[in-house]
Amino acid sequence: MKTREDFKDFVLNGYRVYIPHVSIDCAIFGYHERQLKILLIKHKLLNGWCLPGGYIKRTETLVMAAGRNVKERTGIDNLFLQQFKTFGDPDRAQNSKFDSRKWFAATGIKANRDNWLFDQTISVGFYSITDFSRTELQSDFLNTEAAWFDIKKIPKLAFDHDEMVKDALHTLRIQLYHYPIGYSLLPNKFTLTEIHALYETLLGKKLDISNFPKKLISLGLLKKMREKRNIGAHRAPYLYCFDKKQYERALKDGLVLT
Amino acid sequence: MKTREDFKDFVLNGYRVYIPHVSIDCAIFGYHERQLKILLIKHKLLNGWCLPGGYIKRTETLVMAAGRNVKERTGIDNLFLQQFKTFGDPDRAQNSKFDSRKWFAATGIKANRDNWLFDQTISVGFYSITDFSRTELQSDFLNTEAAWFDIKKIPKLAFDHDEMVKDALHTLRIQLYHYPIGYSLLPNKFTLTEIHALYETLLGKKLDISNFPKKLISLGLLKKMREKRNIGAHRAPYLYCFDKKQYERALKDGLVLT
DNA sequence: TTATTATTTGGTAAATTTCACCAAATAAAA
DNA sequence: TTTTATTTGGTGAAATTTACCAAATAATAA
Repeated sequence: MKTREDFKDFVLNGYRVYIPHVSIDCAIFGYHERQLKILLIKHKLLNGWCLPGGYIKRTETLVMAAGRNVKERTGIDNLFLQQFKTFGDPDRAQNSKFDSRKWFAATGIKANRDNWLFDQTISVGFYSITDFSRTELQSDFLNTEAAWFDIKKIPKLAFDHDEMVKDALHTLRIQLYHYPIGYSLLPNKFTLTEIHALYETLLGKKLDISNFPKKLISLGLLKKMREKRNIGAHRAPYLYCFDKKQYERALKDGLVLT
Repeated sequence: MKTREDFKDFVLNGYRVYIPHVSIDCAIFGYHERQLKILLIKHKLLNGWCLPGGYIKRTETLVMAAGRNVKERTGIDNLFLQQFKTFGDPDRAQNSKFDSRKWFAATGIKANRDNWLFDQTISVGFYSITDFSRTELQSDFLNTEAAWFDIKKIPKLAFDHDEMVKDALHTLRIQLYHYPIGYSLLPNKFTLTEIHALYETLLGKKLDISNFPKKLISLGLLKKMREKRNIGAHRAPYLYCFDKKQYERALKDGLVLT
């Protein structure tokens, strides 16, 4: 959706290509150096910030639709998106009803009150996590902005997206105990201190500096390398990498972290 | 939906009351005396068996819609239904396309090919579990049958309902380790052997006869009573009941069973 | 060259939990 | 009274978790 013409066609004929009444929304968390953020966008058409999302093409799976929408709206590609919950309360949009005057002023496109875009919508929530320092945010025709917000400083969001973020983070944290994480969040070679910091930040709590890395090692997820990293006036820590075989087996079969 | 007139109105005008393109489906498991079953229904309009489900009223939450549909189609009321996954693959209905001739023969109602009921649908899956011996199955206007099937002898189901059942059972089994269960599945007073059998059946695996009940006791979920049950020519086992306070706290906060 | 300082990381012992299995208790029937 | 089947408390070994210590170490300051 690059031009106004594309958008006009979307408004008037989109219901043929997309499934009406259903959307997807994506809570995309970003990690880098002990910071946890979330990706928000700001429509021209809406007052506040919200999660990136959109409609599902009639030929797409749900997860494909989620990936495409994130890519179109923010430029981020190749995310591992996971479904966590579907939101359908009848009043879920009451915070952010479309204002037809504002809508016309912003788009210049005349849409009827019964246009498919204005009807009640049920939304399938996805979440993902990526290294925000490696992303380059773009805007599409409708976004005024896309930005990373610290997880502790999220503004009031449109629709029921506050609840979505809460549920997504809760799911992420539970998943952390059952599946490995880190491949796209850490450099190829990293220190035990770095992966320890990753888990502390994502879980939002302290983990024993000595015992926690030992757990990861005993699970067989990490391979110790002969190299060390230079960190200045301190003992140089060894570098580790993930054991790809073990990591993928754990992704498939699950693991138990306590 | 009790009469043909109701149904005709549903077909022709239902899109005003219900949200098109979205449905719910319910995997309802039934337990009784070491047996695990699932509730299936057979439409007049469909060849095979499928999960009970239906559409969402514009005024309902998703879980309300799930409860109402199960009640209407099977007579079962007051289920604790939990969302587990939403299904939206574009080919999810390809096993069971509506056959317009069959449709007309069965209903006597003429519906256009572009009727709201025949369009692509995304379905939100819910699951629940109940004591099947306490249920009395009914039929609505469209059901020819509703019946409990042993979990090991499920026929090939319509749409993508095979996958739904698999995912629902998987979710149920994971939840068993994180939340208490039994309130609506066991008598008010039950023996340790009975709750042990419940978990063995639901998980589909053996649990140590001596150690497993001790875990439940150490979690504080069970209260020992002074009464015993008479079980014939054997030592009479003590009766237990759930500690309501502890049980509800565990429902809210979760627990860890290993 | 040596001491200082901060950090990594192996080690250890205590505490706790898990696990396998035994045997006493017990209820009714033989 | 003996037999039989089942319940259930107990035990000790094994495994895991946890708290915490101290040696190793790298660069800088003295």
